[in-house]
Amino acid sequence: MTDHDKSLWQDGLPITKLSYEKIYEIVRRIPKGKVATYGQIAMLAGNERGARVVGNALHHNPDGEETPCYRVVNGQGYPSKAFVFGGIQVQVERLKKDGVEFVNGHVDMKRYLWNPYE
DNA sequence: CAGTTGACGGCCC
DNA sequence: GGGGCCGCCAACT
Repeated sequence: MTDHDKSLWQDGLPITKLSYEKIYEIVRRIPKGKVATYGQIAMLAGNERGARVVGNALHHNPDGEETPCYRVVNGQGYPSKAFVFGGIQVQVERLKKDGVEFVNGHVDMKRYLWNPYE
């Protein structure tokens, strides 16, 4: 975070230039047994409107072990259809292995959404 | 330098 | 709940 980043504002919202590296850094903080949303990652990275950029970053994720991108789902708790490491089924299995439960094909967000401030 | 491209999200039927 | 539209933004042509 540079001083220049902090000075950027738009429509009353503080925005930070997103970068794939910054996004990976946040994703690596998601604890086992929890999930985060794209918008949430974007917000933590400093630009709550950058959800789409988060998706792009994870799509280019170079390492599925170091960066647990399978712990990121959309705002409704559904896993991404274009998960690169084996597809949506693999993503679901890895989450279940983490202890995350699914209801009607989506994550029970009330119970498993990561709270980065706790 | 001007498009294009999405692992998105909010809003509106 | 579900589908369509549109605004969003960094990376890549």
